[in-house]
Amino acid sequence: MAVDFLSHLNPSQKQAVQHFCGPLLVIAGAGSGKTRALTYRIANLVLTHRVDPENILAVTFTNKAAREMKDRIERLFAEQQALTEYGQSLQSLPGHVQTKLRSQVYKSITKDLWIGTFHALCCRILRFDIEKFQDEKGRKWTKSFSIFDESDAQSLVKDIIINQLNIDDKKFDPRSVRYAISNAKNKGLTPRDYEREQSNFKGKVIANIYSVYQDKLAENNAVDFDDLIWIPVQLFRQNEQIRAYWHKRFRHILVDEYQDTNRTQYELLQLLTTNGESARSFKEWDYRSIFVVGDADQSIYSFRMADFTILMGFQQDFGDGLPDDDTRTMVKLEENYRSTENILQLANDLIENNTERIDKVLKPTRGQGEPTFCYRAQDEIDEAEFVIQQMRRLEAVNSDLHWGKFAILYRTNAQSRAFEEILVRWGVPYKIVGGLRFYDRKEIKDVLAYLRAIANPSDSLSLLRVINTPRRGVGKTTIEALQKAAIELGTPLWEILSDETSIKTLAGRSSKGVIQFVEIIQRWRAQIDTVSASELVQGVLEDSGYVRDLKAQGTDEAEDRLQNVQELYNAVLQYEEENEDDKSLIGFLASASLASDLDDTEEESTKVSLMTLHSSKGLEFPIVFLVGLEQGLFPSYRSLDDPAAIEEERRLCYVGITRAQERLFISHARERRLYGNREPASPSLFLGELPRELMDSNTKAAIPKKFTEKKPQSKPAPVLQSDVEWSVGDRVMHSQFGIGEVTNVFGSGSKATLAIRFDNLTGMKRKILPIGDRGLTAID
DNA sequence: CGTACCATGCTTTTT
DNA sequence: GCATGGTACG
Repeated sequence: MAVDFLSHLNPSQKQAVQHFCGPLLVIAGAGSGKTRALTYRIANLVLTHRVDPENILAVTFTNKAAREMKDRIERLFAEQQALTEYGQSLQSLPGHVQTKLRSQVYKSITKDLWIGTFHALCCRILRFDIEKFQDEKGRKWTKSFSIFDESDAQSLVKDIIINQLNIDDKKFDPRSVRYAISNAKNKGLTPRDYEREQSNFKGKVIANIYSVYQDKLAENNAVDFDDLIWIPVQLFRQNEQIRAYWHKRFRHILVDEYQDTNRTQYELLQLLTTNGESARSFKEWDYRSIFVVGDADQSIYSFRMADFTILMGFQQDFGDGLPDDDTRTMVKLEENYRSTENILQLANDLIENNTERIDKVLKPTRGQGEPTFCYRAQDEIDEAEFVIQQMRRLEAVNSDLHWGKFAILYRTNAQSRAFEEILVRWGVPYKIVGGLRFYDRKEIKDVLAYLRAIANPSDSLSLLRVINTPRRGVGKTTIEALQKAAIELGTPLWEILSDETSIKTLAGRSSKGVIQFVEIIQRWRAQIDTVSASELVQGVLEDSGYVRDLKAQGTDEAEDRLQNVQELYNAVLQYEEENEDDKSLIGFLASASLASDLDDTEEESTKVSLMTLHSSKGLEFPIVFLVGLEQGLFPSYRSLDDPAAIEEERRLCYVGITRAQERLFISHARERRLYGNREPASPSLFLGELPRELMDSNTKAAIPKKFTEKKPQSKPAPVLQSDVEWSVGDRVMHSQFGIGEVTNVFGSGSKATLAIRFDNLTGMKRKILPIGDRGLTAID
């Protein structure tokens, strides 16, 4: 091998990367180079062991991680090619040669690797094989199936409870029923299995709702998120041939973040690895491997049915059962290359308080570093002020620090507000990572519903969403009549819609609108295989009048929506570019359903990052602020009386601490706004578990001066609003939304209203504000 | 049929 | 304190 992969690695990493056949559990502490171990091992399989890339399956936790892994593997191979073909490093070659090499590598290697999330990979499997599946009640799907998102699933459950079964939705809260169904699927229970497990009335009713829910999904030719994994598992259980095919196909399986897999995902892995034999007795390990990487201390998704005891049981299941020191099926990566020694000590001390774990410490490889500072704030506003003062101080002193190197991590999304307000006030650029997905915006869901209705004629939910969007005079009564007819005749809604005589009798005055709508869907459905996804999107946007309607509204909000719709079109184009082998509409719809908001956050940013602790997993920042360490907030009040839940919160805290490379700041407030009320708050349990000798705080005797002086000096002076005559083009400053420009003035005098475009807002960039809004000031 | 206003309940965390 | 969903009215 021309590139010496192994020279960059420590002995444990080397052992992991060189592993060829059989099971291996890699216990990878935070910052221990596990992504490197994974990518190098894949490269090593192909280069050294001549494994066909087609035979490799790698599971990641996010789409972003999948992209990055593919990218890193591609670079590794391109580097290798550069050395063998040109005798120099990739970097030193001219740009077009680099591109050429990378595209060669793509065609011959990376294209054939299956790398993605459980959901994306299973979705791909289903597109091959879902038509061979039939569930316990004979329910069936076709490969143009829709993927229902959480809100689709939620409203389906609600509809079943209220309309289908006439149950009191006070006694059966749709949300918790939906959660119960999801949990059943994640534990590998069919409606019948679930029914059998229930002893009381309530459980039996939920089992019935679960069964009807599956009926409805099948009727719509739709699956929910959990089904993407759950259906392949059922299919592999029942169909030996299909199972054998995929078993043979994926000779080498790699799984990242193994501690966050659930029972169903585990069963999938087991069926693929052993072809259904019990893992412990599986003997055919020649040219076959299961390589899982994880860290029980970073398991933070049990609310999603993730079960880290699966990781702890790996050695029992697949392994040789020998003690840790002798085993050949476990490797521990304990050297930490990310954080200073002080930070690691904090993390180690904290996690020691957990009882359920695999023994492991993070070993420092860097310097001691500075002590962590813990700030006790008066309230959440004071806390935010502390954070920004520290950031400004550090940024001013260190020339190599820019805003992109800071992160603020919190337990709940609602905590972001105080920080946003103050960041805006100081003009510090920031971005919120996670939060509202692009594909969850109303206008985007509308357009996707058109596309889903076209791709999947059974998808009544999508049809109903857009049958009167934009307004075609099809109202509630008409829709109810149509639905009723569909139920009585036992046919999909589309059958009724596409029958013109039925429509004329059923819809009366509204029939014109319905017929018009049906025509659009039919026209584009006829072209689904001949026209590209982007052409189809453009055509639908035009024919449906969706764009025309938004333009006609002429409001600022409508204009923002228009921009988002345009962006969706760009997303389709981008999809087509990135997926040359599958440019279909169905392919795009699947990728849209599986996209998360974390996926398109650029790594090299110059903005402060704000996110939940969950979103921060896998990331690192030179300077981290871990905020809101209060009982009831972090740990969450819902976990206070459950020791296992407290341990999970502690792991979450551990994840937060280990994101920091150079400096860590921790804060908590004495009181905090909750639902609009001020509530007193006490310090988090976790604060007491951190070693005091490695920390400074403002509650100790000596309070550094910089922490006592508050109120920014350069805060803009307030201006009396009634004195200002506003006109279009004026620049304004708002305490909450930041800097903006007036785009419209409605009315006059003291009652006037302004439309203002703010640069800092995400999504709806415009706000309509009364002229007397207290936060509003003029600039220049 | 569409809009405007009012009440409710809500905050864990997300592929 | 806010977003969502339901009801009443035009």
